[in-house]
Amino acid sequence: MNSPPRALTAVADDAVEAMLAQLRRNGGRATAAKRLLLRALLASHDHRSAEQLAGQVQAESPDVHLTTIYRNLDELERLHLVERTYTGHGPATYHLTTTPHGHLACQACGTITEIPATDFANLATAVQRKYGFTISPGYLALAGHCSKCGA
Amino acid sequence: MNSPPRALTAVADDAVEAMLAQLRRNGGRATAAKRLLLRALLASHDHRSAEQLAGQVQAESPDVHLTTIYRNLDELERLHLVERTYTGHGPATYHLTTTPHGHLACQACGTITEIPATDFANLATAVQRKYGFTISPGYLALAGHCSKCGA
DNA sequence: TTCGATGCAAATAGTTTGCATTCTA
DNA sequence: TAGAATGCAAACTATTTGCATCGAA
Repeated sequence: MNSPPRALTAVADDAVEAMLAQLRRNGGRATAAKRLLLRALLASHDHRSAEQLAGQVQAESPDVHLTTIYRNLDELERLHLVERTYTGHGPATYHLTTTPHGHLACQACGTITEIPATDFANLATAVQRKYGFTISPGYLALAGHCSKCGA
Repeated sequence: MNSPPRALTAVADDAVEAMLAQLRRNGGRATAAKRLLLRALLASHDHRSAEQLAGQVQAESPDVHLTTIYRNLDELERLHLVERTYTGHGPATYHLTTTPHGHLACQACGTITEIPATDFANLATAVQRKYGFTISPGYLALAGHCSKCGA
């Protein structure tokens, strides 16, 4: 039932290669820049801006341009491998698509808290029924103030 | 119980003057630019970008600069007379604070639909209880796709 | 007559685009 | 070896800031 134990890095590499394969299936090409970007995304368990991701990628390969990061993030978003979240202030943030969830974006300190889709499932169905509007789970961002920053 | 009938423009002027009075009470000054901006906001029943509002104001008084519009919108927002909504793509949009409500922002056609606070009251209390996070009603924007644009 | 508000210019942040070159499939 | 991807520069959009001047209270 269990797969044999393997090094975490190998598991991560598999995930990267699987995403690159999906990319190729859709007419894209697997490049060094994309491999590094996916690795950076996989290593980040929070939300990163394009610039932060560029920094991570450039630590390995300094000549990958920010433009390339943007273009690749766009492509990954089109394939639903990556989600973009607009926080209101500051740059958009990106992260790998995992389970459907929403975001609480604190307007004071900028922290983004993920909340599970179940928290807003009722709202999603209500809005769908009343307005015919389909909420994009990955895009859902609620702005306000976190517990530290108060109302 | 009813006030005597009055011209709509007079009612609108009263509303503008009332807001200017609130502005003065808070150390601000009532200027021609602010009066025109408030009139433009009052005349717009949808959400307008700073540039659109500048256009409306400039139709009356061409030398009001976009910078002034931004500065005045900031001031009005601080006084909670105006709400700013970030739609994800394109500029922020502004509108007069009325009753608490949220926004459905269609990512395809850009339409913004207002929804009453009651629609997300449950979510707001749940998120408050679980995460200590206070949703700003005026900021709440749900991204997704409207009925016309499909999922 | 003081201090906030304005106009203008310039700077800024974030993102996109054009184009020649490079590299993957 | 064709077409996608990249690097670089430049454009672009939305917004903010500095500063001298103007105007409301």
